[in-house]
Amino acid sequence: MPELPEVETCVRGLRPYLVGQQILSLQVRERRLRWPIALETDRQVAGQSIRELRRRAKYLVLELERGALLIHLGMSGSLRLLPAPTPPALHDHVDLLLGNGQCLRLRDPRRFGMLQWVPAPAEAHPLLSHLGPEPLAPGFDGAYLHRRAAGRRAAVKTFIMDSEIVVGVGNIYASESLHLAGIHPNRAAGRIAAGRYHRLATAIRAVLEAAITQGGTSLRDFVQEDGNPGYFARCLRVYGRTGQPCAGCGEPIRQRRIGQRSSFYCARCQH
DNA sequence: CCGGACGCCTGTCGGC
DNA sequence: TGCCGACAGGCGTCCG
Repeated sequence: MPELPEVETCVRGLRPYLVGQQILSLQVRERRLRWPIALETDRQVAGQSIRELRRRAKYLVLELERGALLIHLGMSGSLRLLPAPTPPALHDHVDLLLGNGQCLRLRDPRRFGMLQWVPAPAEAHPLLSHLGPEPLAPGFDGAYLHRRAAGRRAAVKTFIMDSEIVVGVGNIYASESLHLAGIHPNRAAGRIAAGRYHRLATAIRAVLEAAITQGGTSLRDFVQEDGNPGYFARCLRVYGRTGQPCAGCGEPIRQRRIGQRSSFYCARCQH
């Protein structure tokens, strides 16, 4: 999936084209996503205008006149804006037909994504109500992480990927942030000093902001809404670079599984 | 409460 | 060339 920078890139790119548009109808070709798209969704959103498009964690939130349409891209989802008559390809599951003749198309080969209408406000939805802070918003800092980590024995990488702790830090950016902060991904979260959490919070923000600036990491299934890949992939320092020299010290990058996810790190730079 | 494992899907890649 | 297992950006749920 798209991680936070990819979703943010998507939101920023789509916003000028979506805000103010009326939704004429929803065409669902495959409703079996992470959760089935409810049969009444078309009836609920048809005729409503899009008031605003924003991001919360990795959810896209289309604020409508009544309620909101939540979209999550899962591991392999993408959104594109196309002329309405464009014939759908394999895995193009949902079309949102707009008043200006455009079509917002959701493609998701693995079907881990979701699309759901909720009565306002979106934050009341059970999937959003327990989410932790946004990493790029005020209030997310080293003191917060240090406090939440107290007594935790889980690996710090697993800890920062927990969306109740902080949202939007996926598998790529968790490895990247820990490398930048000089922290070993397998270190117990509760055994890291406050000063090092300050470095980690700063690193998380820096990595995410850099990725957003670059338009999101280019990976197999991600394209921006205009179809162009992002350019952050070339900036990755450890993710997917097993055996290649660490940019800081030259030591080969190591790979191991932490919490059932591949993790990349430098054993010399990260402790 | 916490942490670890599992499952949901399809596509791709490397090894034999 | 073909087959088969491992693995891929997420995350809710279950179990101990």
